[in-house]
Amino acid sequence: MTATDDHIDRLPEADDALAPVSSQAERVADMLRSFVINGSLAPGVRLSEERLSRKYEVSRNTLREAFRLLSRERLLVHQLHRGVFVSRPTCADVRDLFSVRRHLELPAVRRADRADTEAVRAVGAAVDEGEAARDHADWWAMGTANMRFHQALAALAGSARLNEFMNQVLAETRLVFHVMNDPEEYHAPYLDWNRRIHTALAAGHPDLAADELAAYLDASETQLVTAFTAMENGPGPRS
Amino acid sequence: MTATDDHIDRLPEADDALAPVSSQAERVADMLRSFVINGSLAPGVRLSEERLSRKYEVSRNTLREAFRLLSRERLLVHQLHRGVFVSRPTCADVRDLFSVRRHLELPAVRRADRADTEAVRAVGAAVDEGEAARDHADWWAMGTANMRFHQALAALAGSARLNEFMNQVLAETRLVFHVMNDPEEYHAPYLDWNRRIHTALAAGHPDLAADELAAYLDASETQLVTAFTAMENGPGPRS
DNA sequence: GTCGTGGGATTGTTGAACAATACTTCAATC
DNA sequence: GATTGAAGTATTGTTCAACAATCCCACGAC
Repeated sequence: MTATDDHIDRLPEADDALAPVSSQAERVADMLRSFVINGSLAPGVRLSEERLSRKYEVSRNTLREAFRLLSRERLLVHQLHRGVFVSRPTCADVRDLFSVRRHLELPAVRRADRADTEAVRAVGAAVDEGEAARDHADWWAMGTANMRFHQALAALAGSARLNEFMNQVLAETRLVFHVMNDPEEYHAPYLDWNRRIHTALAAGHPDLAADELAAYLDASETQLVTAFTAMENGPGPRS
Repeated sequence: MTATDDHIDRLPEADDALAPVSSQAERVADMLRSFVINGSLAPGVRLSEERLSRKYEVSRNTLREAFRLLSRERLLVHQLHRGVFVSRPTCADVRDLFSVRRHLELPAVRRADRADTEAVRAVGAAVDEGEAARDHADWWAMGTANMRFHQALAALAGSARLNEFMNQVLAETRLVFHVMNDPEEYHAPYLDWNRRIHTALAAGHPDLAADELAAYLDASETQLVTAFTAMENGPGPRS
């Protein structure tokens, strides 16, 4: 290497997202993931290898690779010799999910003073997005914005691995709504809470924001658990 | 169902571990995982589909399913059309891993008062195990005990998902030692720290234990990052 | 020394085949 | 009528062989 090549070293690293296109298995996994998250595939449904491979024109082997990926994300469950099913979270799962979220979100918010200013801006953007969706009565977009809001809170910690983990947890949380047939417009009131949290954050009061968030999580968990137990005892859709 | 069947309902639930045996792909994944963690497969090494499928007498398809599982755990990295390689963590990965561990371990310890007493006992058992291994100069067992210690700390939170995530993080951390050719006996002094943390925990001083743990993590991260940058500049093993 | 340009090796994906297991149906029995 | 048992059927688990797509490497031209 000569001195004239120095500018090469100063170039930014190759972005992983730019590098190679995804494989067929990953594309299928992405598609199925979106179907599970948006409810096109209801919890408990069995995914037939033969039918899906025919419908999406991929071989069974490729499809099974996609199944493995999604099983690791807990969106599908794999039962030996029985097939794969869309996860059907239990009440215990709901409690566990909120336990995880407390561990991921609260410390991230409480130490938000060290966070990147860009990360705080992302929180505000998610709040704006959610309110806009509410104004248009676009409940699905509102749920997406709420997910992005909490993703942005966890991202304040600035850890790639925590971000990815949080993504999985939120995807699973969304599954919970489907298993309860929970209309997403019920969650509109929580948007005001989001706004308060961001305001406290932007004003430089992370502890206040964290306290608000803790109350938010308590309330949300209580609501979900209550609805869940009512459904489990009542005539909910069983499989 | 008649009244005479009531005793059936009172039976304990079927244990998941008991239910179905694992598939071939999962067994292969378990084996490869242990090879990566114990260093039989060095970081950066490429895993040839053909050679491994012949050596372990599984088809390429089955082997690829195992690869997908381990890629999601970040123990292997999959490059399209190039194959799978044992992960080679970078210095940025080390920092991220410790960031994650602070989020998982510190809150768990700080709220240890709510933890199951059995979980606290597991922490003590891991400490004992580590000291026994040190006395026998069994460095590999010492490393394993240390992993189990931190796993037990995270388990104080009582969340299944956090436990699994922590497991992955610790497995990756162990990879870091291999990428640096770091002899595990270097970590013997940390055992005394573990003992202090457990003592504070058992005495009912979780905040003290957390402070000790925070110092531990800071020291450990500093040591690793220092060694890492030295290796990256020096004549370390590149690929 | 750099830049094309092959050939060879490896991965990506498919389709078919068979074994192993689970599910379903239906008759026999109490 | 409900339960048990034993068929057959359907689905998954796994392997194998084949081919296309891509990458790697060595060779030669400039």
